[in-house]
Amino acid sequence: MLNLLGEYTCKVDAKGRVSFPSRLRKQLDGVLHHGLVLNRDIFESCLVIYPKPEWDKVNAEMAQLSRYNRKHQQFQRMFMKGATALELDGAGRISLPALLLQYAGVDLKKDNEIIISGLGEKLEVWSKAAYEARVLGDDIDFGDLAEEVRGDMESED
Amino acid sequence: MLNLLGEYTCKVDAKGRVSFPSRLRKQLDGVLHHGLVLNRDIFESCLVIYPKPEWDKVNAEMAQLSRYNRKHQQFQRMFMKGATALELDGAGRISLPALLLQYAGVDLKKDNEIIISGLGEKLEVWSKAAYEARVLGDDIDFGDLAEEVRGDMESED
DNA sequence: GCAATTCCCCCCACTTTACCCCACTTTCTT
DNA sequence: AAGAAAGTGGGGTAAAGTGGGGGGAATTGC
Repeated sequence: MLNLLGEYTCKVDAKGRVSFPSRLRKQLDGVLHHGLVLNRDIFESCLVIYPKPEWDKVNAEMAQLSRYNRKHQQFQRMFMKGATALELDGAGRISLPALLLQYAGVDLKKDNEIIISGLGEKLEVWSKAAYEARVLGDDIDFGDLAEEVRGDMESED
Repeated sequence: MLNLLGEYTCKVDAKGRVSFPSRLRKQLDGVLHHGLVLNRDIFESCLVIYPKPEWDKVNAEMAQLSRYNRKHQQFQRMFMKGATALELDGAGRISLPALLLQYAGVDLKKDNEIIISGLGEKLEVWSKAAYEARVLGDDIDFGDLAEEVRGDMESED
């Protein structure tokens, strides 16, 4: 099972290129040649990178939506818009489209540092400032959250 | 079943390296070659080390969360952020990432002593100062706590 | 249709980091 | 007490990261 781990601070150059951390390359050994897919996150101002096999699962879920249901179609459009195939260049870099960088709050003129965070089956891409504020500086009560989520998981079985 | 025991005082060198206590290495004989996973603790400013087999259980639970549920995603992010695979180098040392050391309140410029404490199936990593204040010098009434926890354990069965 | 411009990709060179190795110190064991 | 094993520190080297420049292809305008 895929288990992407680690928090990596990376620099985006003036062309929107980011060196893909070598540790992650190693963890993706065997699936990286299938490619990656970059997309906007649904809930947060960050980006998500799926290894292609994981994206295929997402795509399969999308295919179950009804063609004849307005909300389903809206959801599909919103979710899929901006999804981009990524490939590593000769120097092991990926190229992040300007619109997606903008969504993540990365301004190439100023701060150009981002965080890539491994979350098991996917990666999240944050601007450093947003990561520190929204992820590390979080003040959500984890106990409450854990109980709710645990309730969901048990009722699913 | 794993039963990691002991309290070890270790030094972090200028590069963030810590010699992994040989007593612990012996206790982990047989699982150590699978690797370790280091993560932030949820409730306290300390770090947690899981032997890989133990972490795999956690990862399997995370994989069941829904991509389309805000709370599930928050939960996953809060729990998995920063989790890092650890390996021993040739001298039997592990390397602790700067962001995680920072979370545990270890400043490499000043105090560089940490405590590694065995808690059965996992290890906790504390800065020495925090350990003395929060764990040893704790003013929680241990007797009361024990009774509460015992109540929880009995009602779960 | 031809020329010019823009964007993208690839290549090259410099900088930085991380990993490995070696040597010295300390502590435990016999 | 002596030897061995564990712990500690530093330095060198190879690989990864970073930035810039040039060339080719495609598209657009004249």
